[in-house]
Amino acid sequence: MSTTAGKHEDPRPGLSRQLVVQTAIQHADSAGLDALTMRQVAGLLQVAPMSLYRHISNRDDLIDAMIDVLFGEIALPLGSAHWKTAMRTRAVSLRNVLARHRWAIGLMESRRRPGPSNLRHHDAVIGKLRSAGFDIGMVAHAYSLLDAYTYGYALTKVNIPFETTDEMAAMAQDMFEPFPANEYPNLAEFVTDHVMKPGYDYGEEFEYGLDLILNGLEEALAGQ
Amino acid sequence: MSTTAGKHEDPRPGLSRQLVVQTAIQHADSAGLDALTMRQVAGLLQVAPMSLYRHISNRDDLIDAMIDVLFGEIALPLGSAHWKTAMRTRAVSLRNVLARHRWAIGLMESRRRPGPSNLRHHDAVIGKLRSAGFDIGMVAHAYSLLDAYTYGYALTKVNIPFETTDEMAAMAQDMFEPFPANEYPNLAEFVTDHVMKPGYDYGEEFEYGLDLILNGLEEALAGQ
DNA sequence: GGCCGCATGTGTACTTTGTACGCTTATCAA
DNA sequence: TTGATAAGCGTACAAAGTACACATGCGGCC
Repeated sequence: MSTTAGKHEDPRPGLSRQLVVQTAIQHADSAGLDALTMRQVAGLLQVAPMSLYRHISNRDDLIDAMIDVLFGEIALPLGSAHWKTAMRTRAVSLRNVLARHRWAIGLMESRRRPGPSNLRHHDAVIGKLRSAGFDIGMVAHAYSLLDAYTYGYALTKVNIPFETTDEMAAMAQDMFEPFPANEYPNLAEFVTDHVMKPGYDYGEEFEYGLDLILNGLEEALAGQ
Repeated sequence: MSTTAGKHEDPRPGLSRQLVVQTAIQHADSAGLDALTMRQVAGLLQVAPMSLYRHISNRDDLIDAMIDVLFGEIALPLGSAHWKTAMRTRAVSLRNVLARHRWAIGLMESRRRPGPSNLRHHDAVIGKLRSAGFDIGMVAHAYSLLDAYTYGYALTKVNIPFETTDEMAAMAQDMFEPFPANEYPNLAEFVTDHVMKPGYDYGEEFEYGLDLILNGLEEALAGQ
């Protein structure tokens, strides 16, 4: 009774595809996609690098699996909710997923082998819009707009990891430093008066644009 | 008079930072960012890999330089044009730049050392909005919305490089093949009835969303 | 002319990465 | 007991970034 203890949960049940994928996601979350090397994941699992290949076929297959897990994390309100509520909830949830897993932003919509969660997700969103009265062309418009905005928001708000205003100011200093003073007055004003002001809220900025888009779509739907 | 010919243009004037950067951009355009290796760029220039390092300090520095060239490619109508026209032109131009240089989509807004074209560009856009009457908060909303949408559009439209409908159908087949038939009916309908229909236009889809956003901003500006 | 210094290109070599291949070991059915 | 199967591993190699020291040719100065 050394390695295989009884029927109770084994403290280290050995590798599995799921365990590898979960560990890889956690590692990418905290260290980024570049740090997601086979050796590092193996190290976290206290296993030799080549052992991973019993459960995934290669690094790309691993990433495919990671992405499909993320699609499963997106909230999909499918009940009787109004389409606007449903799309708003989905977009906010997607933004949160992308904020938690920044490494995934460029990968979610470019997989050549979409997994089941991926396809199920898109199927559900399209179904919701169709049943709310969107014709096929309007579904395309709406989905394109909402996804572009949401992914793009996550992409462009590289979310500066600064705690204090001082750190931020130092960073801004560094950026402008190689150039003549007042070479970029509008940008300087914007940075000083807006970005660096406390109270700037990531979520509010996202939802401002989201609501503008949803309202526009609602009008378009009425005149469809 | 073998290597250094006369005053006329030398057929191979030797390396320069600009030449390295231009060659790298062309190579990334046609082969993608993964294929952008020092050895490949050196090969295109018929030069030893290490020679590149006389003109760039490392791969990241090279990418910084490449990105700044792209910022210079974005059209900036700064004259007396209405802000809506100016923003529309800029967004379309940015989309075109990103379509030509897809490898750059995730890099444009995350450079730690923005170059002069980058800063000049942002300065000009902000200046245009400010002088059109946007207050600082509205500038943030507008810029965030327009950039998120434009970058996101480029990102999510991974622009399937298919010439024929047949190729497209084969691709769709491959995607659905591992799953039970009719598992994703809404998605299947959407793909069949919309994406695969000829006449689907990349540009029109972008501009639909762009105009919806610009109209929303115009309303918001009026009630600012 | 003869010399020197600098800028530019290069060869070699080391590190980090993905992963092919074949060996070892543990488990379990017959 | 035996042999099959799955799981983990050690070794090794190719591709990539790049440090370092050397080569080479051009310019200016005496």
